[in-house]
Formats: sequence, C-alpha cells, structure tokens
Amino acid sequence: MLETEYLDIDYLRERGFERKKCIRCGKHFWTLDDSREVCGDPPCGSYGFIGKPVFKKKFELSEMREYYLSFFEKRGHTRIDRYPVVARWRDDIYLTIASIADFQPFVTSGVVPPPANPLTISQPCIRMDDLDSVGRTGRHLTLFEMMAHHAFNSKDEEVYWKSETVRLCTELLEELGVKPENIVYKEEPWAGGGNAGPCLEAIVSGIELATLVFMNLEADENGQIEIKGEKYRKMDRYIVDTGYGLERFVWASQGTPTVYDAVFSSVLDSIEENSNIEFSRRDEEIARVVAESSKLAGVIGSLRGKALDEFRIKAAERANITVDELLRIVTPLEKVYALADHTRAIMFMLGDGLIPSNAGGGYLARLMIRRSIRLAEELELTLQLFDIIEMHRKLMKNFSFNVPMETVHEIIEIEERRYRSTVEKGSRMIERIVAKRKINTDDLVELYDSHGIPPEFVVKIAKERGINVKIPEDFYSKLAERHSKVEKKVKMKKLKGKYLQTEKLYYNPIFEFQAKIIGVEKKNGENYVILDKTAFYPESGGQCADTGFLIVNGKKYEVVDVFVENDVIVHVVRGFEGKEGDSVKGIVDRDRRIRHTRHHSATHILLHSARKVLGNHIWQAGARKEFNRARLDISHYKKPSEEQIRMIETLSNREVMANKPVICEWMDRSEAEKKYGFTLYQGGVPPGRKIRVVKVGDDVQACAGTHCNTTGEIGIIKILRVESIQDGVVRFEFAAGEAALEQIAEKERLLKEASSILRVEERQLPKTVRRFFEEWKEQKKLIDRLVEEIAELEAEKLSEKARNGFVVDVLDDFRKMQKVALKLNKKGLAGVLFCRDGEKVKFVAFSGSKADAREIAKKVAEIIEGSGGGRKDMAQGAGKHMPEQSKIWSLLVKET
RNA sequence: GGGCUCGUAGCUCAGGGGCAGAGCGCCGCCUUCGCAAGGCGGAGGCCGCGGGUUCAAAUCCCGCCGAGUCCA
Repeated sequence: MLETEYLDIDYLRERGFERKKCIRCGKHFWTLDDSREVCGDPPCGSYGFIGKPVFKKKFELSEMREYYLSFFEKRGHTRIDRYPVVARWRDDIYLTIASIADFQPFVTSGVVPPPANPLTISQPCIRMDDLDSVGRTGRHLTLFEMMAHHAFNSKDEEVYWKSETVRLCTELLEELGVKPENIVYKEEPWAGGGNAGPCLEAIVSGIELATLVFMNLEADENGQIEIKGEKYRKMDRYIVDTGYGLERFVWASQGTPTVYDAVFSSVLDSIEENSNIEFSRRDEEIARVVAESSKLAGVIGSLRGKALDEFRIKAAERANITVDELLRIVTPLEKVYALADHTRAIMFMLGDGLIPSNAGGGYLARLMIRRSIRLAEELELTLQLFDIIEMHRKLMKNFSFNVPMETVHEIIEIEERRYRSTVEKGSRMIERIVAKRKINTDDLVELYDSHGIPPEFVVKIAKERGINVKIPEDFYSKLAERHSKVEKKVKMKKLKGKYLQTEKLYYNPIFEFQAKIIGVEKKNGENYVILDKTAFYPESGGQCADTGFLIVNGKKYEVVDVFVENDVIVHVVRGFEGKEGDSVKGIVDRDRRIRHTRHHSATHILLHSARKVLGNHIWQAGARKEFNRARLDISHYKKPSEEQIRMIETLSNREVMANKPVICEWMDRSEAEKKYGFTLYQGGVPPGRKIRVVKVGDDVQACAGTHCNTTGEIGIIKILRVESIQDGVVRFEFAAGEAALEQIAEKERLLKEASSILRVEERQLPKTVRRFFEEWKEQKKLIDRLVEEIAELEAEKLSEKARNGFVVDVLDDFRKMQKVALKLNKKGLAGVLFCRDGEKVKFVAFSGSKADAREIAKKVAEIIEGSGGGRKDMAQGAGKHMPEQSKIWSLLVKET
C-alpha cells in the first residue's frame, strides 16, 4: 500500500508536522496545529477565506502567475512557455487537462528528455466534466491555469522528490503570508491516465490550493499495488507532478464570494450592466448571500438533481432568507458567472486553433459556444458573445494566440447563425408534432439526440401553444440508453514473435537491396516476412505501402503489402516459401514509390499554402498518399471559395516551380519544438528522442515519409476536388506529377467525349447542355400534355365501344393505358386494358366502383401467368402473354 | 471515433409500394381610382445520385453524396 510513502518525507518531520487521522473522514493528514482534529478538506471543513483573505496582499491573475513562476525560477526551475489548450500531441485526449499532460506520454515514459528539469509552468487547462457546476458552486471553472513545478527523476538522476517538493510548497505559502499552522497536507492517493502515486493535498482555510503528486506507479495487470480498483507497479522513473490552482490562489488572496469575482470581475460587471439582471453582485446583501452559497457549495460535492434542491434549502437557511428569495438572487447570477467563464474558455479553444465541429474535439468547442448563446439569451444580453471574448482578451493580454481574433469572431458568428437555424427548425418540428399528437418521451429524446433541441426548449414552445409537456424523470436514462451500446475496437497485434527493430533503407535512394530473413509468420492465409533491413516503405503517415518482389533461392515472390509494428517492418508476401536465415534480394516498385513520394512532398506544400491563404487555424486533420491521387484533410470552419482554392493551387505550384530544396534531418525533439513549435506535428506526434524534421520549401514538419530532393521534382500539383467531410474539416483531393497529368488527361477525355456526343466545341458545352436540358424538360411536358389529350380521345372512343359498361382492349403505350384506364374508371366503366412492354404484357384493371379491381387483377394475372395488385378501384399487373379477350370478358361478367 | 435524423415545387413540409401533393411565394385575369385583401386560373418537380428487390419504387434494401444533431 501507499501508506508508508508518506512516512519518509523528511521535511514534514523536520518542521514538526504531525500525522493525524481525521475524526470525520478517517483519512490521514499532516499539521503543525496541535489542536486540529479534522483534515479541514470539505466536507470536513469549510471555506474560511471568504471575506478573510489568507495571503498578506491581494493578487490579480497575472501578478499571481508571475509571482509563482519567478518564485520557482529563483529556486532553480526553468520557466516553460504554456502549451496550447488543444492537445494535438496526444491521441487520447482532445484538450489539455493538466500541466503534466504537456509531458505525456513521451517525457513521462522517459523516451524523450524534458524540455528542462526541474521546470515551472502555468498551463491553461480545460475540463468540461463539471460543466453543470460552473457558475453554481463558485469554484468550478472550465478553463483554469494549473501552475506547476515538475521534476523528472530516474534511477540514474534524481532532481528532487517528496521532501523538497513539500518544502517548496510550504515556503511558497509562507512567503505569501499563510501561517504554517494553517496548512494541512492531506494524504490522498492519486491515479489517472495510466499512472498513479501517493499525493498530498495542500489545504488552507478549507480550500485545496495545491496537489502534490508523486507519480511513481504505472498501470500493470500483474502489479502488486491496488488503487481505486486498478493494479499498478513501481516505475523506474518517478515524477514530481504538482498542480497549483492559479485562480484559487487569486481567490484566496482576495476573499471574494466566488472565484469568478476574483478572476474576471470587470467582465462580470459588463455582463450585469447589459442584461436583464435587476440587481448587482456588488450590492453588499447580494454578495453576502452569494458568499454563503459558495461556502456551502464548497462542502457539498455534486450539485445535481435532488442534491441541488437540498443545497438550495440549506443555503437559504444559512443566508437567513427564503428559498424563493435565494433563487431570485442566485439563478441569474449563476448564469452571469457561467457565461463569463465559458467565453473565456472559448477564447482559448478557438485562439489555439480548435474549429467547432459535429464530430471530434471540435464538438467541445461547439458545445461551449451553444451553452453560451443560451445563457446570453436567458440573460437577454445586449452584447455580442464576441464582445465578452474581447474583454477577456484585454484582461489576459499577455497571452498570445495562433489564431487572430478576427477569425475567432467570424467562427463565432457562423456558429451563432447555425444555432439560430437549428432552433428555428426545432420550433417548426415541435409545432408539427404538437399539431398531430401529444409529445411523448420518445419524441423528447429524438428531438434532443437527433435534432439538438433541449427538452426545456420543447416545453417552452409547447407552452406557447398552450400545451403542457413534462420532462419525464427517465429522460436522461432513455438518452443514455440510446448511447449505451458502445463498441470499443481493440487494435489487434498482428505479430506473434519478438524481433529486432528493422533497419530502414528507404530514406536513401535504394530500390534494390540484399537482406536476411529474421522471421516468417503465417496468419489468416498471409505470409509475414521480417527482414533485418529493408527498403520497402511500410504504410504510415498516410503514405501507402510499397510493393515489389522478394527473391529467395532464385524464386521471385510478390510483396503485396508492408506494415510496421513496434519498429518491426513486416512484408506481406504472396505464396512465400523462404525460411528464417535465408538471404533475400528485395526489389521495390520504383514507379509506385516515386508517385507516393511526390504526393507526400506535395501534401506538405499544399498544407503550407492552405495555411497562408486560409489562416493559422489550419491544421492537418488527416492525409493519404496513393498511387493515383492524394488527399489532405484540413481544419477549417467553412468551405473555401473557388478563388481561395485557385490561390492555394497557384501558391503550391509556385513553390514547385521555385524548385526549393527539400531537407530531411534528424533533430533532437526539444530543440526542434523550440525552433519550429507545435506546427511540426501536423501528421501526429512521432515517438522518440530524435525526430525526423522535413523541410519542403518553407514548410517544416516532423515526418517519417519519403520525399523528393527538391520541390521541382513534384512536377505539378493539381487540386481535383474540395469537399467538406464533416463540420470544421475540409478535404482536398489532389494529384502530383504523373498522376496529376493522368487526372488532367482524364478530365480532358471526358470533355472531349461529351462534346463529341453533342457535336459541339468544348467551350460550347455548358451552353449546349443547358439548352438540351431545358428542351428535354419542355418536351417532357409537351408529351405529358399530348398523352393526356390522346388518352382523353381514346377513352371517349372506348367508352362508346363499351358493352354493358365493360371495356376490354389492347393499347400501344403503358402510360397512355394508365391514363385511359383512369378516365374510363371515372366514367363508371369497368374493364381491363393491355399493352405490350418488351417481353412482358402489362395490364390495368378498373372497376368503375362496381367491384374490387384487385380481385379482377388477380384473376387476369392468373390467366397471363403473372402477378399484380393495386387499389380497390384500379389495379395494375403484368404477365407473360396476351390473353384471349373472350376470357377477360367472361371474367368481368363473373366478377361484377 | 460511434450513434441517430433528414434530402420531394423558389421556401416550409405532407405522402411512405399502384395518378407526385399542400401552404406560402411567383405569374396572369377578375374586383378597385390605387393599394391591401379576396376570387378565378396558371407556371414551376431527374421525389439528392447509383445499384438491387418487385408486375410496379418518391416510397423497401444496399452503397455513395449532401445537410443536421447527440455522445465520447
């Protein structure tokens, strides 16, 4: 267990901290206060700092941040720039949720050295798990800055560990004016993201100001240590992972009713002034009530459903007012707080390049924006959402964002427009349902899940129509039900054996090579051949695998696919008979490789041009380089215009024509990041201490693909198609070099063929096609009219020929037959009409409301060996041969 | 990444195997000094695209394209 981990922290003993067991929660904590019996962490204590700041002076956000960073700088830490809130270097999370997330997975696992050691940072983080609580509890924020000092230790090198960490934390708090006997260090094992370790929470006046995690465990099924149900084992590396809540520090220094009042007070003022709130949080009585509510919320965990109701009752009691009075004060204010918070988070999300979308991480941005719009509506805010963002921007002016605020503005406007149209559509949908029937739970669930209309909104609209709709208790469970069947695909390992890393020859101009077989495996009827070295490029980074041949003992085998698994390159070979230890000669299909290579270099150029034309928010969202074509998916919030597309194509080809050198070099990861920033990682983050940096013209990316020697070798870049594959992602399909020529030739051929069919020049095509289409429509209408007229005449003629109200005849056209039948039927006649249609004989039976036409049709079908059916007055069918008319006559007589 | 919904007249949508519809908008005529309104008449459809099932597909099935939405 972790218990003992807390007992060897020298600093605590030296300073005289005593280990006690909380009489309330039973957890252990360390304190200098002899009389203390409880840990003080809510619910075993409550906020004591509201109205009574715990630091010796009040801090603003930037002041506090600077104080913290320089405190640790003075103590040997290197200050590191913040990382983006969009965690592009991670494939397991969308947003940066903690400072340590910056260094996962490669730094924490030891593959990559840290950018500095020890280091200090203030990392903006976004957490959306407690979205409901934001604004309500007085302490929850979606975006917060996690100030931290980290030390990365290994067996060989220890920077500092537990004791020094606690000392630094204590000294910081003391320097800020906190009396040491007011600091409580509570023991609380920590786990998350596959790691775990002992942890001390620094609690002052009832608020947890810092979390000191000593990460020394990693998840392992066979591990001996169990925490929160998961098993772990000790790591060779052990990491000091601290987290100090910047906003909480500021709050504690000011002692305001909520953290929001401390952090973005001026923004709150503007929202209040421009909304329908009839009082101000600056009013003493209001502030008192809010403070009481915050204090209580600090003690209570979740604030949903029943817990929320109870919370309100208690808060009212504490503030000595009625629940109604409390709600009247607190509900609108909570919206003000939440709106101020959300807009701040949106600024960081969009500023760091997240594009709202219906799928992927972009959805989180859309969710935040929609919530904000709703809050603004409820507050009847007269400001634009972007106005609030601008206020935050001014307040946090020492931050820099990659995406200009104009773009952020545009994105928000697009999202607002989109939201409005959804709401409009929703209202119509509700009205339609209401007109037909009562709204049930399934309707509510479908309206929300499929159409984005919250049940509260349905209630509102229905009420306007005078209809009462209740949101049933099981709404959310029904919703969850619809999403419950989640299938997780586990990536299956393909290789059974363990092999040494394959030596890669493909970065050199080698297409034929000698190698040794170090493994052959058979699986699903495929032969996997592993060599000690290879020039075959395995599918990776969107570049398709090479193909070619392996020659073993004079026999030639076809390589149909190549893939890589844990640095081992595997050749999928057809009908392979070679054995481990055999020598092989490999021959790579050169033409295919060159096409992939051209497409790969072209992709880099295209991305760079797109960035230039469309803006800094452009990121690669995916790419594929094939034989005939390539595609590049980029993040963008609307479909690029024709001019923009043309511009991107032109810029790209200018790069090609400029014939700039392409340089590939292996660089130290940290150095490369420092020099080029995170835009390096367009195609994902490669593992390893050293990364391959590829410069194609002015573009620089970390890339493991094969590339041309100069941009000129690409030949030409032709954009073939631009489409949106989801909101916020635009796909460019293009071709380079010979593939581009082929694509152009193909388009030319299509034009030629089309124009030769119409016998016009190519440039006349649009005009001619339009004319033909128009004429075709005209003539179709004309034919319709004529058929109608002919049918009228025919019907007249036939009705005169009718015997006893019966008509039987053979016509020459199917459509005419239908029309005639219709008319005869209307005249009250009954009968059957036939016509030939290719091999088949089709017929219409009509009853003139004397009998069931379906019955007649059935009998007719029997006679002509076919089938048919229809409606009571008219029915159709078909069969194999034309019947004798007399049979039909007698049938009609019998049926009516 | 996974799920759900929707593509029918210029717009909003109904129809859900057997005649392609409604409301609004548009055009013309009547009524009016004129407008609004009303009355009468009319134009306007590859029922998203491609396959399949069927005697018969806007309708059912499959694939694609496009739009929307929820969840992670």
